[in-house]
Amino acid sequence: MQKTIYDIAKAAGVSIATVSRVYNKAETVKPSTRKKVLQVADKLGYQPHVYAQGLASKQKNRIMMLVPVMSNYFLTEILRGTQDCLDNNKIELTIVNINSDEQPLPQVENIIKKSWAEGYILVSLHMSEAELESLKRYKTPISLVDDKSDHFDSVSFNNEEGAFKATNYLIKKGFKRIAFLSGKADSTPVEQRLRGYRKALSANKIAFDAELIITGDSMERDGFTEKSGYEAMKKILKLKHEAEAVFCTSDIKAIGAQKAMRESGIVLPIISFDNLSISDYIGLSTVSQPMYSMGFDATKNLLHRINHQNDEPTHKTHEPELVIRDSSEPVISKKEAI
Amino acid sequence: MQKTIYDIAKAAGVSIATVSRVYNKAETVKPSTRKKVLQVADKLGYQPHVYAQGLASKQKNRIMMLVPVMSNYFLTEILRGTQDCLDNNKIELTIVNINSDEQPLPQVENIIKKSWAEGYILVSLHMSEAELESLKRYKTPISLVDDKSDHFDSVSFNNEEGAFKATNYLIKKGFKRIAFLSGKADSTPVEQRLRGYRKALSANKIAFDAELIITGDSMERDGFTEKSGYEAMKKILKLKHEAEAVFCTSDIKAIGAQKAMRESGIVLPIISFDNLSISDYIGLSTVSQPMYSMGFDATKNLLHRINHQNDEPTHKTHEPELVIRDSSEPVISKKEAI
DNA sequence: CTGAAAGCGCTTACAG
DNA sequence: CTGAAAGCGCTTACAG
Repeated sequence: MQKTIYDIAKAAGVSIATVSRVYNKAETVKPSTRKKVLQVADKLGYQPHVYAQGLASKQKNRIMMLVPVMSNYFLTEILRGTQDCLDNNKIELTIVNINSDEQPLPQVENIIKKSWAEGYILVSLHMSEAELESLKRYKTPISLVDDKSDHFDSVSFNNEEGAFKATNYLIKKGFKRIAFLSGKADSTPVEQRLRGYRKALSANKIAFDAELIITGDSMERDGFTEKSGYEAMKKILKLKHEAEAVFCTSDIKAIGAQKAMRESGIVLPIISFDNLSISDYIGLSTVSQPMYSMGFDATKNLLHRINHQNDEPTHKTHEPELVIRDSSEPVISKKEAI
Repeated sequence: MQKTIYDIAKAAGVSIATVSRVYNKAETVKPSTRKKVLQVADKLGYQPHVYAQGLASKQKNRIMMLVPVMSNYFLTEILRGTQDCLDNNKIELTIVNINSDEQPLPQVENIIKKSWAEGYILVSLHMSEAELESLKRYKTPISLVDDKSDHFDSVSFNNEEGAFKATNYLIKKGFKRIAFLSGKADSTPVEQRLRGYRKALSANKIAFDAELIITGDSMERDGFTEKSGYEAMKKILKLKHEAEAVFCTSDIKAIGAQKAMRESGIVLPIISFDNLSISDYIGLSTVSQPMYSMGFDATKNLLHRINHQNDEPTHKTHEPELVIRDSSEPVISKKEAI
């Protein structure tokens, strides 16, 4: 049913080798026969079979992005960076979803072992160093985004510094009891952000109070959901020793938290993390991650790695920028604004 | 470097045919030799090479989802449905991004011609009937979501009815001058929603006023962005003959519109379209689309189609549900709430 | 500039 | 239950 290279060769009156060359090293075939072949191919709706090509050439001209797609707000931006980087290169991109309810390692291994692609971009997978090291045995190019490891090229974000800046900002505003609206406690970004939060407290000689570290009950997507933020905020509002402000580990959670605040009529200053495109529109103060650049850089890394397997891994850390909007400013000004 | 079936066969002391059988028809090989093979394979980190498998068997056990990933809020839900439907089946899923700045047809054709998968799910691609018909020549299973066509199985949404319900609700509340916050005018969903809006007007004997049909200037993603909603709302607020309420073609746009309203201090009742998960948290009244079910059904269709190429195409239309929250309720109650 | 032929890593009748 | 062999649709030295 599908046309093969034989059909085209026959119809064009050439050998299959020539047809193949038209697609691979066009310059080595006489313009007139190339034209003829292309014409026939177009008429018959022919396109080389990727599986056969990949098998015969051992080249795939394809990279794969492994990503917990549920983190889609993030993904969109990363993806834009990746695609812009891939532009002009004749490399194609395929996305595979990593189920975040299961261990990432076996899923990643299954994909890599099948030799789908020339290389793999792992987005926000946060595996342990030991797990990542175990991937080295496949000797396949791997590039990490939003994650850091000694074993592979990585493009990460300074979560600790971001949390520090946000917390420090609130402290400088005069707040001392700052709640830390957390996610799944052992998630890498949450750990790093907690560290930054604590650093800001110490830097300002404020005692750490474990009661202020609060998590929602929903743990879907590591607790990075509106629902989880809502639940956590409800708890924060019930604290006996009241919190004065909130540092929240993600914009999406902050949206949930804001609903809880509205319901209770108590609006605490809040700064969150990510700077999704909606955040600007709902006036959320937040720590901005340059997701586009991270996607771009990680892709550049991978392309380089594919051609230079033995270079030392490179590591780039993007620095946070604090974006102040309404949500972190004292309630007074909010009321006045109305 | 990568282990092949020959390595495993040799190490396990069997033929390559036996190794192959272990992976394909496990029940036909003696348990003890199967165990042996699996053991060796695991030790050597072997996994059949997908390209070779696909080529030899002409089966791919793989479907592909072609989607403008920029529509990511939508995608996440669709994807959940797809994955739940695929569960247990040993069919894998790959996602490919369709660049929404270019024509979808050539992109889709390129992918299909390469025979990547057993079948394809086309999400929100909105091609013309003629374009879709041209895809039939590839004789490959195709299933549409959020789109409708006579030529393929489709799972669509009753956009017209959704817009009708929303508009009618506002009219029943007593509003007569209702702005239609539009997207790219020739986008299929926009056209359908406009039709529903107009139907609601006629049903209530309200004259249609073209001045109330307003679009933002940003046309990225067919105008389905916060920015475009913001711009459009600014225009609505400047109308000489003022609008009393707004029907908005998407939640994301409504978020932009709400910012514009806050800035101007005029808050008009607004109902939008989609019911994203955030919408609940920001109190957006909206028309709910059952994206999960749509993803599930479209996948079921595709799996069926793969095994029954010649059945008549089936079409299912999901009906809208109006979800009323704060944003559509009179401004008074909003002020009281503070 | 072009063709004949070996090979990529599998699957699958066929034969036993 | 297992093996030898042909074939899937390509690419790529090699030879001319």
